[in-house]
Amino acid sequence: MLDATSSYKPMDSRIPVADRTGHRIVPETTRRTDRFPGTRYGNRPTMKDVAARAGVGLKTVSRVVNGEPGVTPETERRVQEAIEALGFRRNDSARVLRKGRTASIGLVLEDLADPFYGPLSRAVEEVARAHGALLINGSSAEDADREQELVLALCARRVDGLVVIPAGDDHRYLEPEIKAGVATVFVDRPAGHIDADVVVSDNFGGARDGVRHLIAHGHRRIGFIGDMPRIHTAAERLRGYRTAMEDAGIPVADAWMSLGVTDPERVRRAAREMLSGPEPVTAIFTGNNRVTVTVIRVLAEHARPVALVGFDDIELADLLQPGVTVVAQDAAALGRTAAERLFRQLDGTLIAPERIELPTRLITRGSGELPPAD
Amino acid sequence: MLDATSSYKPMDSRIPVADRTGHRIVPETTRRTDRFPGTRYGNRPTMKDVAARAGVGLKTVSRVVNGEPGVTPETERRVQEAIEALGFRRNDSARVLRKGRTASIGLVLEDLADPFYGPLSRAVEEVARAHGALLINGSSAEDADREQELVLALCARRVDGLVVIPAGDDHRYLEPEIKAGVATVFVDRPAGHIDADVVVSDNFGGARDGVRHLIAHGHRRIGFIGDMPRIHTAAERLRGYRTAMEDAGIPVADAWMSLGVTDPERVRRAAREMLSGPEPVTAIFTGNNRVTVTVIRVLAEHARPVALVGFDDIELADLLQPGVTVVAQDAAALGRTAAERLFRQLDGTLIAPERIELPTRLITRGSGELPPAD
DNA sequence: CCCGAGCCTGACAACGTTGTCCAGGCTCTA
DNA sequence: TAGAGCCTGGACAACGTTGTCAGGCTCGGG
Repeated sequence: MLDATSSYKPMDSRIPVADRTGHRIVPETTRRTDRFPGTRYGNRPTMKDVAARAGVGLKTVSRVVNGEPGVTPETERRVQEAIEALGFRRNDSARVLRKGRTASIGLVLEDLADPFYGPLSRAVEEVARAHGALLINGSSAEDADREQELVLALCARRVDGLVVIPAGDDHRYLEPEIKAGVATVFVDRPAGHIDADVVVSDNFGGARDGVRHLIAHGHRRIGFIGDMPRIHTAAERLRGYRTAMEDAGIPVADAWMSLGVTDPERVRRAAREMLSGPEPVTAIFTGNNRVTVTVIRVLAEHARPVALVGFDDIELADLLQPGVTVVAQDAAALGRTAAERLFRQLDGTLIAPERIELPTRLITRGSGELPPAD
Repeated sequence: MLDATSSYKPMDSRIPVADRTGHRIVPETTRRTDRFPGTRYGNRPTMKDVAARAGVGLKTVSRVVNGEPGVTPETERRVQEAIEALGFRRNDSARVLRKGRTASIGLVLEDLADPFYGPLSRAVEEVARAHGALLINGSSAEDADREQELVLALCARRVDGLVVIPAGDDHRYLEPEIKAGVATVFVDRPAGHIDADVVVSDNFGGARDGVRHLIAHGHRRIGFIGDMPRIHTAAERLRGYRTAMEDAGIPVADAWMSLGVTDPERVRRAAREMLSGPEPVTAIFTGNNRVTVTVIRVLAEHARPVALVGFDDIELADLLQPGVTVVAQDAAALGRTAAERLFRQLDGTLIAPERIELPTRLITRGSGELPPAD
């Protein structure tokens, strides 16, 4: 569970600052102890407070706040005035409780700091915004437990829907939530053991085309460095690699494939191993952006030129010498498609779960077109 | 205001899917119409439902759910069983209403897709997580109205605190919220017209040092391309530039300074202008990562070598020819510092607003050390 | 056998909002 | 002038949870 590690108690104690410290401290500005008049100290004014001040009924305030008809201009003015004076703002928690929908959706991804997920997240946010919803973000750090913890926390907040980039491979824990009506779409990787909407890139086809590209430029000894094989995208891309090699009738040596964490040290070692020995690879296909970046660094120090095609586009790839040829996937499109599907679920337009695959695009910039330097 | 543009009504109608379409559709899987037994159709089970099924009182369920003491193992077992069977999950909205704190904080930034904000956001999230809080994210798209709209929407959700990267320059609209107890920290840029905690980088000093670095390498005609001057960071960096030049006794020509949107086309034009004419600049200082990237592209096509120092680090900057010298700021540290300060406000440890300035770091990689090519 | 202490358990109110429904006052018409 | 109908405003319950408090049970000691 999420747990507090400090004295900040998320859902507790409304004791105001000055009381807690035991004595009233008067800082250079008094803002933090200065409360609105007529409000219980430390609490926000409610509609009841507004109604009392304006001399009207509770419901009349509600009507004004929500722009409902049936209020005289004069009454409305009085209410507005009271709202201003008290600094009232409607409590959406209470509203949610009454109405049933929260107008918020959750996005669980691996790491917001990863350049691949930024645009994806932004795209989801834009769609949410267009539908009047807010976005709650969570990073799973590629940890299945943390993913589950986050997802369930979001469900407890009663998000209307969830966009999940799975870290784990078993999502049966989501069944009760989905049954209970939480719209759910998986992105980038499929869900495990449950039937749900999925939006993915054509990882297999993209990788296959990237490797074919290298083969077409005369390479036969081609290395593959990818993420942990339990990650679906990694497995699919590896499958693409194998297929391309097989189709070309090239037997694949075990030493040419390296799967594991994308930690730079591991990748660096893997690349160096492939590039040394009696039969070094003449080209490398990298399984994602982080791997690509590390391999570029290794190749920069390497004596012979080595061809490279990477999965995922990377910024400035065109300015390197040589430019980095990549299989690009459209992160924003993934996010947008998923979010749109989510809202179609909420609309009631969608019935059966579906799997949507977005195409990838080979962008040639030079590194993939280097001939084998034997 | 946030507004729905589709038929998804955020806070309305609990009519389930099959009812809305008017007829019951039976898809290949029945998951979306399949509800839990004993639950009002389309609604989630509540503690009341659990209590009824377990044959206990409401409060007993509450106790079990919250791990409070005073429940017999046997009773607890029965309750747990009912929870499982019904797929109950506590409704945090109701809990929030009762308890007063939401255990969530809001982060309003410019654009989640910008590589500078990803790590910042992630850092805020990590701190929030350590304090048991969730993070709600919003992009202002550098639009003051949208910033305000987002901030107020977050306040209506009763977030416990706000981390804001300001787009606008007047934040008096936040005064009622701060008075009402919403913890608030501004990051990257100071707040306008209100007294609040701020965490910023040393934009002035960083830019000054970057330009000094160019001067030290013999440059005198140095250009500055930055963001719109109304943005605080842009203004500060410009001030750093001016100061460095002034300190060195170099008069600055108007033609050497270009401020405006970071749109590539604008930046490209600005760079080309500085580089042409009778007295072209021999070095350029760029005001942020987006500008730097565009200028690198321009310089790559340029005949003479031109020195470059950019504000903000960029990925792969070390692998370009020459490597890009930058004034790096630590986005994650900005986020972490701000978030920690936010929770200290919530703790009650903090009283007076403060301004915290984080140092920047000059990273030399080659582009800033090119001599002037006159 | 009775009584008090201590442990479980549940009834009830409250959090702040919105939907329902009704009352009272007004206008308009026959 | 009376009755119908409309408009405005407000009382009340409900949303799902938790804090308070009191009642009932068991058990041990007198």
